[in-house]
Amino acid sequence: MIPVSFIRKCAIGTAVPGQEALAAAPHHFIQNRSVSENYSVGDFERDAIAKLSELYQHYELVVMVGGSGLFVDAVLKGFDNFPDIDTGYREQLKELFRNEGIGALQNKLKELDPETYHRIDIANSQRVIRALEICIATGMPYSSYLTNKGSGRNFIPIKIGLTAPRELVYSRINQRVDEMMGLGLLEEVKSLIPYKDLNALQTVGYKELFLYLEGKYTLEFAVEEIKKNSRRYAKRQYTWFNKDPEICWFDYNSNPREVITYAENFMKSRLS
RNA sequence: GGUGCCUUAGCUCAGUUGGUAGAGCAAAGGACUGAAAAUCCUUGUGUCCCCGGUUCGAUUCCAGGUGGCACCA
Repeated sequence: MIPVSFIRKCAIGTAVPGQEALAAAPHHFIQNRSVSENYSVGDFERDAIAKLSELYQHYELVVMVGGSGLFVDAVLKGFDNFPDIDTGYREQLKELFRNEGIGALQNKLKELDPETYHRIDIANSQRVIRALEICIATGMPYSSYLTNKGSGRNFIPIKIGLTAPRELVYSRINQRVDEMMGLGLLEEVKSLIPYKDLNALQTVGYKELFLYLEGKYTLEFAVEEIKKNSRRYAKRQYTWFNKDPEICWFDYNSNPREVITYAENFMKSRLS
């Protein structure tokens, strides 16, 4: 059990929904994890599917909200099953990367799993390390786990995208960062200094303010960096979701009725 | 008012001994199977401030002007 006070330490930087939103409908997976946990997309997939099957016993319709494409795919499509890997393997590979550079990782992957070596972005150390940790820990090539079978979900997704003109999205982001600072993001980050090396805090809003607190950024520059990195994240979300032809897009100020009508018609067409 | 320096990409600036130009940042596009609010890849045409002059040719040299900065009155 994680102490509640510890979880609440990230309320501002993670943009936890406000009282009003939380009261309007039961929410799940809000502030349910500690920054000190190593929580992966795979863990989320398992937890989310378990929660969904629980909810579907009582409800016909469940709304999922979020902007991280990989997490969406994990729930809607499911990933292939990989064995759990001891974190030591990754640490060793990171060490190798730091000492000998990407080339050493690439050579290892070429030897252990040429198929993956030719398929993935070889300049991306995170991808190469992930593939390698599977190869080394299991003795089987990473590619051998990729069946792409899909997990046969027993629900039908209605994919709805909300968007706005790029300029407006960007100015809202800038505004939201200022609001977060006003709410005391800096104090929140200060309270997290003991945990600053944790994975969960190498993220927008935290990493920049840690650099300020270390004297490497001015406060003004750190805030500008948070805005810039948030904008870039939004840009990446566009890239991810734009390639999904199943998403029906609505402007941010559309009448909610339009969205509901779309969803109703979608369901009717699927059930008939 | 005088003198000097500056005026080049959205921003900060290089540069061309005269043959129309390139870095960083910003930005744009893309990738994505347990780090994903992460990580990685690709992308540089712009009246070279304006107007005359010299020249085969001027963003570059010369004269004048605009705007900015500094110093002197």
